Amino acid sequence: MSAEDTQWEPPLVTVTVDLVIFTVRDGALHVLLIDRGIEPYLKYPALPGGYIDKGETLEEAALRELHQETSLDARTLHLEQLRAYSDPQRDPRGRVITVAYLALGPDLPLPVGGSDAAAAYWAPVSDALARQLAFDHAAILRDGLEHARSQLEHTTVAAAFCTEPFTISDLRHIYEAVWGFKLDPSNFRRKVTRTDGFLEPTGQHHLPQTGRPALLYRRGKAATLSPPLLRTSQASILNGNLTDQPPFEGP
Amino acid sequence: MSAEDTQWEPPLVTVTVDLVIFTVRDGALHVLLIDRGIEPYLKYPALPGGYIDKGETLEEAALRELHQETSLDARTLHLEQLRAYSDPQRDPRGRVITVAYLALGPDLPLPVGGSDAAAAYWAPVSDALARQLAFDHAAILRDGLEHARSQLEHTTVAAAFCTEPFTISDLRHIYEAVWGFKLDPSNFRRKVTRTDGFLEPTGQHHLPQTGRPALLYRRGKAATLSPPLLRTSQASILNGNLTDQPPFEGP
DNA sequence: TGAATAGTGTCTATTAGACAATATGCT
DNA sequence: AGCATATTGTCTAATAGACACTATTCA
Repeated sequence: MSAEDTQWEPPLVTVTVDLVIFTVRDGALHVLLIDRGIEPYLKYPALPGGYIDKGETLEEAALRELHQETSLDARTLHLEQLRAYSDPQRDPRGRVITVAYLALGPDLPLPVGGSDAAAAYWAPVSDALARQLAFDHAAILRDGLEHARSQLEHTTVAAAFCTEPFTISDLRHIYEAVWGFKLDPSNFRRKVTRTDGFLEPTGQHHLPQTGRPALLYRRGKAATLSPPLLRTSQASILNGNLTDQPPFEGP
Repeated sequence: MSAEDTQWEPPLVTVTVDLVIFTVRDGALHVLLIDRGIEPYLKYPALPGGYIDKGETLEEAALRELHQETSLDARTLHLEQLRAYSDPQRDPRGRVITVAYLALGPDLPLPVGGSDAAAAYWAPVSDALARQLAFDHAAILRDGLEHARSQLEHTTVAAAFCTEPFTISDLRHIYEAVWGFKLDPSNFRRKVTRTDGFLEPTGQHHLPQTGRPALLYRRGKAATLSPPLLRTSQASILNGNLTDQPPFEGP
């Protein structure tokens, strides 16, 4: 580099944060999208986000945007940095680097018409992936989805999707929604109950529409899952999700 | 946000990339450091890095810096983004956001006195962690180390530390240097040889100073390791690294 | 009672850890 | 031969997948 050249000044760039906010509703993974009210990409769906302010960290900016978009207390949400996106052409207005954040939360109240976002709404992730999103948000969404799926293998963040208290079935439905295939209830229960600190029993019961009452739990203190709870290729075969598998040849 | 306010302009920030460059030499993990030649943090050790140029991606900037610091063809190195650091106070000169990259490479030639870096040198990571580094580079180094350790569990990047062709012992020494404890040679061999695409046998042999000749391998095409090769707490107990373990009570 | 969901038990296959045993070069 | 390292094999413990079975509630 040439930081000491007499006349040289480092280039200045605009920095934004973009949020991939996931929740599970009606058994399906949803992502928060807004329809853009301004150019470029007018009326295209996009991830919520905004410029970073002076004097705040990227995480603070992400929390601020999160609060603005969801009107939710950000303390109840899980937030983590995904990565930075820096293609010089990613914004037609000029050089804008964005840092994407992943937020996971329980079934949230529908965001009220935000301050400036034209319209914010929950979209099923399968729909969002199929639509054309503004900027490079399709890639960011794909990365966020893959990161979330991977996080469920190695950490206890799945519980961040649940409203406390919750049942083991609730938790399993989270995994099924995020991973996109069904899990064996018995083996799933064994795994999560034997992982110290994943679940904290409340002693209370939940009465479902029909069937035996289920024990209710709260999130435990453990953050990681070791050994991990892996999505093996087997799981999708054995549970009927054959989308990525070669056809099965019967005997 | 208020992007549409008539007078409002988004704040501009300076963006840098910083590199955590690891290699294994003499059986120990080393990181590339420079001694700063300018204020602030004059004469403090720091991670190599520099400003991003107009029109280049962060990754291109990282590759450019990497080449400048190591004089090495960056194509032989593994490079991946770590995360962004954005504390407004992290640089006393003003608002500078940095994106850290992790680079892994085989035992590299000692970098020649770089263009402007006062002095670049390989430091054992244990030493580097104990020293006071410039800016928030100590935190970046810690994050980079933990990320590298975790990557070795789930991917085949360990082979990026090896000069081809290499033996299974060479590869095991990488794991031992990065993780900081010894592995069972027999079980390690079983794991890596049974992972399809990790190693590609060359048919050639390597003659060690003493002992039976070892088969030589090249990197295979597989990128991930599933199931992963986990560093369990057991491994450190059973191999004599008791730093984080409670004392063993004999019968 | 039967439907529906929660929860338990069990068998088997896979994998990892411990470690013995064998192989092959060198001095 | 004896040493050092590579490589193979074997036993055991832990874990996951498959799935049968029992438990509890309501209609």
